[in-house]
Amino acid sequence: MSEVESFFKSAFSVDNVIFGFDGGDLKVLLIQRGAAPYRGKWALPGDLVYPNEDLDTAAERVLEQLTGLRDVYLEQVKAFGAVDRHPLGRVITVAYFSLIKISNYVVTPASFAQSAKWHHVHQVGELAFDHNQILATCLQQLKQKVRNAPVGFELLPPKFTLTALQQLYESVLDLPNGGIDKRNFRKKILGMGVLVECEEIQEGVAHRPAKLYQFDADRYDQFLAEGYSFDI
Amino acid sequence: MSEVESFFKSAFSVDNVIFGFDGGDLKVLLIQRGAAPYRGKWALPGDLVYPNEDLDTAAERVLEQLTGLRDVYLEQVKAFGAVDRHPLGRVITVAYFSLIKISNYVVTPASFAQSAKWHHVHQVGELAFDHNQILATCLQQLKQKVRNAPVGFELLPPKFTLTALQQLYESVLDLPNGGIDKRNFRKKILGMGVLVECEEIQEGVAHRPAKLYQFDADRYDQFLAEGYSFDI
DNA sequence: AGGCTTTGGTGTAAAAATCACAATAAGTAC
DNA sequence: GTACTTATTGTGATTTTTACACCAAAGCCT
Repeated sequence: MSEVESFFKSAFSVDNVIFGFDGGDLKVLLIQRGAAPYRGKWALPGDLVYPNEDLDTAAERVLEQLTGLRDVYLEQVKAFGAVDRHPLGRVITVAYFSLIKISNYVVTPASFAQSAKWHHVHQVGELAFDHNQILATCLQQLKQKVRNAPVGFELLPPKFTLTALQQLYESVLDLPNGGIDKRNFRKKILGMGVLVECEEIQEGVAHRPAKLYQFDADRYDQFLAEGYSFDI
Repeated sequence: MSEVESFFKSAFSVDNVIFGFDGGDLKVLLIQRGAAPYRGKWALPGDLVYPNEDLDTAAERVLEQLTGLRDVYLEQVKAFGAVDRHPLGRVITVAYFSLIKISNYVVTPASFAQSAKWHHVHQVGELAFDHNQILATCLQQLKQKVRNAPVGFELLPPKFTLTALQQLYESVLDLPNGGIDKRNFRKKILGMGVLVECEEIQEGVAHRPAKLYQFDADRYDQFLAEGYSFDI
């Protein structure tokens, strides 16, 4: 093989770390590989990038095929390009992470075929390829992100309680339950002005029902434009 | 061309945004392209990744060939993969930024052949490919980085004055001269404990000479280990 | 030598942000 | 209605951040 040919004997893929939150723990959506290499192993959903497809588009496609979701939060993290990361050839992969409302996730043909399943982010076992490393990097990035931008809302249903939001933050930041002071948390969050109170309140719980809040996208944009930082 | 073949009709490259600081302005090292496409245009130094070379290694190689420097600060930023970003084919590039002490930069055969030159980061004109976009992203990342980690030292000579350090921060953060309060800056920096005072003082200046400081790598590691944040 | 010019170096008080902390309210279950 | 569970709210202590002005030390000039 000539040198020029060998330069082109390579491919790129995208891998998607899909985070969800079920009220208790931070989860990641993994698939069980149906083909070699690593057949039977759990892995991050991903695919080769089509020749006429932008990287970002490929990541969106992988996400939609598996979850049926579009227009969700999706952000590139970085590229992973160790020579031997793929046993069958030279494949560089670009990792993305996305945040979805777990209740919106529906089983699509793709996810059915690949036995997709939510896993606790800290109980994933040994994954295919260098996917443990990719997951760790994305988790790190998510932790960083929630401190600098109010992205937490992306993981919750449209209407949620402040307690749910707090639990989400504690879960992402890997703090014990109650690790964030309740009063201070509420003060801070409400003080940002990106939440609006709904008319409705929580139903069907065996205790005092909580007010429901919604995320205000306009205020959020304004918030970002002014370059505020977001710290719990 | 079969579909499988076309998947492999692609290549990846690295592009390196090399930042330096000359005491006044933040600079970026650009090369003038000697070959098509974009012949004669200024561009970020970069190269295709060799078949048996890790991404990070390729970035180090590009940096060393151009500047003669090894073991300098180098960090991956992200991949750029728009379909049409390279006129001759599908090339995904991974952008890195590095911070070097501009005084250490020596003209190597590679930099001579490519007429490398330092440019003010805000006066680069129109670059080849999508390099304006890549530069903007890396600059953004650098701004972010200096607020969260004491990387500023990487751009200064081993012994430097606090005023020089402050000017560097003002330059990177795009603040007016004196945009950071001198007293508060010094308090904060010295309070971090990552600087040690040298015996020597500044020489050959027509005013009161300043004390020289050095960066203490051990304290820095400890600093990072404790997870402190760094904010000006 | 003495004064001019230039940059280096230092402290304090007000304001803001953060932190620690506990009692009452509103529902359901029995 | 009593017990149980979670929701909601405010205050004072502490820490961090900000704003701000003067004297010191060197070279230069006459």
